[in-house]
Amino acid sequence: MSAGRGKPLPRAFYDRSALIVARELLGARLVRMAEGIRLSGTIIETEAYLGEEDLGCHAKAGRTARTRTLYGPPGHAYVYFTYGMHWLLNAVTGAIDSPAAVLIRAIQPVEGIDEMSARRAGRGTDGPAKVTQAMQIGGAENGIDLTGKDAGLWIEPGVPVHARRVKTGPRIGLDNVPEPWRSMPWRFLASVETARRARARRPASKDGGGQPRRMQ
DNA sequence: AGCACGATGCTCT
DNA sequence: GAGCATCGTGCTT
Repeated sequence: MSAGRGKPLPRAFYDRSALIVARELLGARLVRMAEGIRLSGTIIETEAYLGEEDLGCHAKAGRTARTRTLYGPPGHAYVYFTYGMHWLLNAVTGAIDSPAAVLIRAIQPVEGIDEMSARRAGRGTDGPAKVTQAMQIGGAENGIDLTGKDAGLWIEPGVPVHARRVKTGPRIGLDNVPEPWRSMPWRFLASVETARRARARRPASKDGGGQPRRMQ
């Protein structure tokens, strides 16, 4: 077991730029205790939202009832309601009064797969509202501390994702956000190593992989 | 595989 | 009143 495994990521992890945290959360383990059952998954997609200047970030509106947790200390959950039916989970980053966060967009289920699948009616966890639905995360979790286990929601260190498996691209769903914010490559994805690809790579396994690929 | 659309209610102007 | 950090369905390539 690698160092720090099983313990929540510390406050210092989140007390950095949302861009760094978004990149480093790839491969980390999102853990949720729901009705006594441990649910978890590897984070495979994130987006960074950088503060009041970032016109794609909710903080563009300044301090409001909704954005209050964004202005709070790093390492807390920012959970908000959108489209009249969906809850989205973020991790607050950076110092107090610096309203930045990282959106958790997708996980690969690891523990409690059947329970999560049941909550999702057998559909996937490849979307921010799919993650919260699978893990039973809602408005009650807004503002909770992710650096301890008391609230039943935290993030543990996982297996680091190598640079060649990280893709970046524009954030999703910002159709009415002005440039340059709309197109900033602040979305991060870890490509999943499938069994098929692992087999295909093994025989002459140099691979090398090259640079991180860019999405369109 | 991709696009169009409706659901549904909170938040900010 | 407009817009929304989305999702599932249904229909077209």
